[in-house]
Amino acid sequence: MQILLTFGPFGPNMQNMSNGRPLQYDADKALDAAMHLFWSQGYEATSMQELLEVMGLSKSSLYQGFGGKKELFIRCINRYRTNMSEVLAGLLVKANSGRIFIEKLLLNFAIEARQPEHLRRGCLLMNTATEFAQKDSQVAEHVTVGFKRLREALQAAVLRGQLEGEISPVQDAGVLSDYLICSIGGITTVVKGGADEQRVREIVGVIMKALD
Amino acid sequence: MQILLTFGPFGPNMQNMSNGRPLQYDADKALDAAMHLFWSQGYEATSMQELLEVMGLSKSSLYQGFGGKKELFIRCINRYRTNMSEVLAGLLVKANSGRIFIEKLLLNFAIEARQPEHLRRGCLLMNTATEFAQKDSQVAEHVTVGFKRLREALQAAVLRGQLEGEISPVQDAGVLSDYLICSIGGITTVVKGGADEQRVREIVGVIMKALD
DNA sequence: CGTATTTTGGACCGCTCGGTCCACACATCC
DNA sequence: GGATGTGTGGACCGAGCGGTCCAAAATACG
Repeated sequence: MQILLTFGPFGPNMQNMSNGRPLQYDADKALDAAMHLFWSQGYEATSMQELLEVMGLSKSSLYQGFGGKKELFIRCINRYRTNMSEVLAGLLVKANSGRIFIEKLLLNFAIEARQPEHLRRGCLLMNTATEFAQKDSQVAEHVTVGFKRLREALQAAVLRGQLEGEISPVQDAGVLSDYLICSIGGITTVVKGGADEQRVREIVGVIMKALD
Repeated sequence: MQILLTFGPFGPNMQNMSNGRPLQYDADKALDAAMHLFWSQGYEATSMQELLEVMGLSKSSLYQGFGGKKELFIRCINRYRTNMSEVLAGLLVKANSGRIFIEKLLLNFAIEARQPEHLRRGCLLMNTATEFAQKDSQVAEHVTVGFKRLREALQAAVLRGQLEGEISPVQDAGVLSDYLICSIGGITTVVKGGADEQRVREIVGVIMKALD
């Protein structure tokens, strides 16, 4: 059991071993719903009851299929991370330049700033880092992995921008990536703190200036 | 009661009206202890029990003196804000230049990055904004006030820096202040996320570059 | 059909949460 | 020393928390 917990996916139908009653829910959809709820509300503020409602399954199914609140949360983080990596990689390929990719990424949060409150939720990884990465080493690990992936994506963009001559080549790409991670965390904070779109756009303008 | 709650201090000995048993605790010290606990742990993750222990008073005293968890928390935020304003104003006066003041302020978090986990807690206002400013309009108001004060302090420093020729005069001081608030939020995030001192110093280096 | 295997609904659990209440302790004022 | 007013300790509260358990339901296989 503990081994399963650690090595997951101890999820439903581990490898669809035919026998038995079939799952009555779409595990992927359910996980997605949980992720969005955690994303909006944070870990502590989200109750199992709310999760059940939004995931559309019963308590025993949740425990059977996902193993408990924390395990579910970790799955959500990892799902978020995977999604993010894919999306970013795809966007970078299609982007006109590394610098524009970065700017667009940041400006996404400006758009978020005009959404209703529950959608102004920033980046799940950042939220988790501030809420309780330090309190739980297990969660912390997964957040760290997420940060690493994000950094890789950003670094790729920075390197490309440097080659393209739109980002200062004298600054270390790794350091700039860390700076951008920091910036994303900051924007997450100010958006949640109530900054409006215009303000976020201005901030992004200054952030980008540091790349010159 | 509600009026008292809103207009506080409905605290102990509202204006020390002589009669009755005297307070057995130092209200200021108690409030300080509560503030530090909230600061380290966040609102949701801090229980009344923990607060009682660290404040050194009994349940009824807490409710009598501070009115409940949320009211106590709001008091802590305001206390934090007031302290902060004073400290920043004092430091700015003594600083060699506006720019150096800003840099030192940011580097403070680098120093925090080598503290044990429970002391790597960033800025209470930022933490509160990310945790649940959106969920509670009452708290949100107080956070907003805090942000405003912080912005004022930063703007004063920026303006001074511009006069001194160490900060670009073409950039709007208000925008730069917002940028710095964002940066503080970001640093808070990465520190809580586990960044070490060196990394934070590098990030601060880039942040400062945007002021050129 | 019966049996094995899995999922599911919901009753149930102990615990901790924030919060209330009141008898008593401790002060001042006359 | 009352009378009066305030602070304090601790019992007590209902609610909601995350989590467990098991009988019933639903499939596959022989």
